[in-house]
Amino acid sequence: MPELPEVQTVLDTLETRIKDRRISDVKILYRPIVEGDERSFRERLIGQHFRSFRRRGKYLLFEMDDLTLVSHLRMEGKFFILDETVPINKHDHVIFTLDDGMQFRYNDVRKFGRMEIIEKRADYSGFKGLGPEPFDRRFSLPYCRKYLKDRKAPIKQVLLDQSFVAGIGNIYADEILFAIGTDPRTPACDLDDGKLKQLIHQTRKILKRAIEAGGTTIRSYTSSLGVTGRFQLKLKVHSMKKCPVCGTEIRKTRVGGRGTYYCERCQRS
DNA sequence: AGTTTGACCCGGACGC
DNA sequence: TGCGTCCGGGTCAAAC
Repeated sequence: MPELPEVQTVLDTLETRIKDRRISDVKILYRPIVEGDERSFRERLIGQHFRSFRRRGKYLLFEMDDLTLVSHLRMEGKFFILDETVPINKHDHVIFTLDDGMQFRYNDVRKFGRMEIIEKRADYSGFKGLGPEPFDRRFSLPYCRKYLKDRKAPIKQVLLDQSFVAGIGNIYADEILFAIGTDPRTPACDLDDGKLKQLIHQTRKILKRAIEAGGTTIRSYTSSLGVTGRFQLKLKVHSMKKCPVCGTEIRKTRVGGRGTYYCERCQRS
């Protein structure tokens, strides 16, 4: 389940591996992964170089010479960079052959991921209706106060709302709420300024640490492993049995339809 | 018009 | 072994 830090790690890794490589061929093995016209996708990408690697929320943006290739990994999307002689895996869905004989392969067991070509643009601030990046100045106290005012939905659900802030998924949402000691079911409008300040601060801190932990993934990366950006950050609540602070058994419930872990002792409304 | 809910994309895991 | 059912998460459309 790649969230912002994993996506960033994947991009950083790919940058070291395929920057300035030219695409010599594209094969689509599972059609629905690619949005829009299949032939145009292929034809427009052949001859293009991977020039720069950007992220917006959980989207990967590959800046090519004349276009941008956008990819979303959804739950289990991964990239592999392998020699073209390595047999195709049954979950490989899109294969980009590069000018150095390597292949850049999109692999996705669940087939939930998507990719598409969009026109190049300098500014992605309004991209797909996404809210501010967590590290952006616009993700501020006045912004949160205004956005959450009158919002009765559980705070966890709002954290997962990509139009509020981009890049947070189920795991980090649980971790952030644990860090600020707030029950995930708390109505968003009930968080006071003090809590909102903590929310902003902890969101940045946790994501930053996760990206740093991802850096170790880059160093240990070998081509036989997928570029998954799997974070090595130690989780405190999500999928845990006991609270690392007070030892209370971690509860699992559903908030906004999502599996949610919390400590009833450390997290209050 | 803003907010909330549900369908959808799938195959792995699990139970009978 | 085989079949049916459930699960998971981000996105978008539909409903409220």
